[in-house]
Amino acid sequence: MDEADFAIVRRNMLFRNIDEALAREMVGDRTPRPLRKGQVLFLQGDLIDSLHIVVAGWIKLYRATEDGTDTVVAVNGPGQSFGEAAALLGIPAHAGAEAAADSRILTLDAERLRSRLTADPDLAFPILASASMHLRVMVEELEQLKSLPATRRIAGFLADLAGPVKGAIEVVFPYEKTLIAGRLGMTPESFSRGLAKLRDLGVGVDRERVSISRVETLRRMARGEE
Amino acid sequence: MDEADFAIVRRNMLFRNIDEALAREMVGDRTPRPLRKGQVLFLQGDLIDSLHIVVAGWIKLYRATEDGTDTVVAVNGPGQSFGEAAALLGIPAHAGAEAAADSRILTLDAERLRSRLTADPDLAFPILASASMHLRVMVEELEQLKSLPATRRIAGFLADLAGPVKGAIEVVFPYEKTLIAGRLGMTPESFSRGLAKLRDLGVGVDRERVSISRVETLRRMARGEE
DNA sequence: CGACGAGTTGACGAAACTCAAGAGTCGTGG
DNA sequence: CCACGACTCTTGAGTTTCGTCAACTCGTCG
Repeated sequence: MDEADFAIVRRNMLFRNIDEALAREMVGDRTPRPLRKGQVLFLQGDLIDSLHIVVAGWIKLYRATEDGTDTVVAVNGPGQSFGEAAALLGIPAHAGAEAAADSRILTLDAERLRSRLTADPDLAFPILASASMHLRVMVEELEQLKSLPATRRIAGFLADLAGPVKGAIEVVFPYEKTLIAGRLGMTPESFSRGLAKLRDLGVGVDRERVSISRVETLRRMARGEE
Repeated sequence: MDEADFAIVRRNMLFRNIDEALAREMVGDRTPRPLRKGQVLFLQGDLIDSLHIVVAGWIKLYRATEDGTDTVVAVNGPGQSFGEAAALLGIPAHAGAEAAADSRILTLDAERLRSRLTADPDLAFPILASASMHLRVMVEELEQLKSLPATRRIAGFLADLAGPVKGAIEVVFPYEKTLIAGRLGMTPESFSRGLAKLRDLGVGVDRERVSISRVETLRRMARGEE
């Protein structure tokens, strides 16, 4: 496997705080698998025997509601993993996974990791850390959905995209706006209108390119201080 | 510790699938601590050295937003645990914990559990299962918040309260309506009005007592099948 | 070229929040 | 023992936000 790819895998919670040698051994000779946009990795309810790490692209996790519509639960990018718990515990996946863009993902055999775990109990902590991080992300998402109006959630999304910089910056939407809207818990129309509202705060949108004049303005707005 | 209390602790994910002997040993001589309503267990950002299991009462987890308001993240009842990840990993608590009613909670020393874990790697699975369950609950909450209007979320809450029964049943709100409203992501006013709307579907509310004429009606409504 | 999908915009209606007032409970203290 | 205040909950009125439906633009790709 590519060194660049390995570096991305290493950013994952599971591989971040372990020895380089152990990390390489866990990956073994596995190599990232290419996925075309729209391709389904597994469905909600499937029993999956491997955990997945995104090396490139974006994988959306979604849940089907009874009335036919889907709800986006998460969108995972490079370095992020999913399906750990379902794979390691052998329980049905709680959400379906589908490529939201052309992607490359690495799959690790759960059985192998499980036996590794009994041999080296310290491995339990990275796994727990990974699960904990997933939980925290969800909690934050839930919190924002409950406490912030749509426009502020968009501001927060843009601020996250921009990263910890100050001042002006140009960012690119990582995936389709419709999907972003779903992830933020709103309709595409509302997302579009929300972006329009942010124009006054120095946000210019052209296609998937976004120019932000002052990131800290957005960040303050997302926090609810404004 | 009381046998009845122990039975409740055993319902927890951490203790459900392990030997009775091991469970008793993990609890050791710890005994549930009484908490009065309003008492704070720990604050968001605290480093906590023990994980908590509710034996009686209700503990709410909440996050403070910058503008002063709190957002309810979860409300844990008998048999439920929280703070595992923060305690075991030694990272700051992601939410604060406060008794929403007079309660009794059992606290287990994280350091002890950690050493237990390195000695017996199989213990990693119950811990992972616990974390996974928390995550799943959050995902479902997120899903409902995104996809269902307020009244349906209330219907779902009532259906959950009623359990897997059929027909008519009387239930009691486990904690204050204001808190329920927060947990469901709405204002107390909306919750009150939502309950009023459900009157037509055979839901009668008197104080904290609720009479439901047909549970399956509520359940169908909550699913989005209407 | 034409079909399709993504995105934007407008108009409208429904849902939910805010502000405000009032009823009922409970605990406290005179 | 009663009066008061604090608190929870409900209800009303008004406003905002958001979703729905629909039309239209603009790329992309056969």
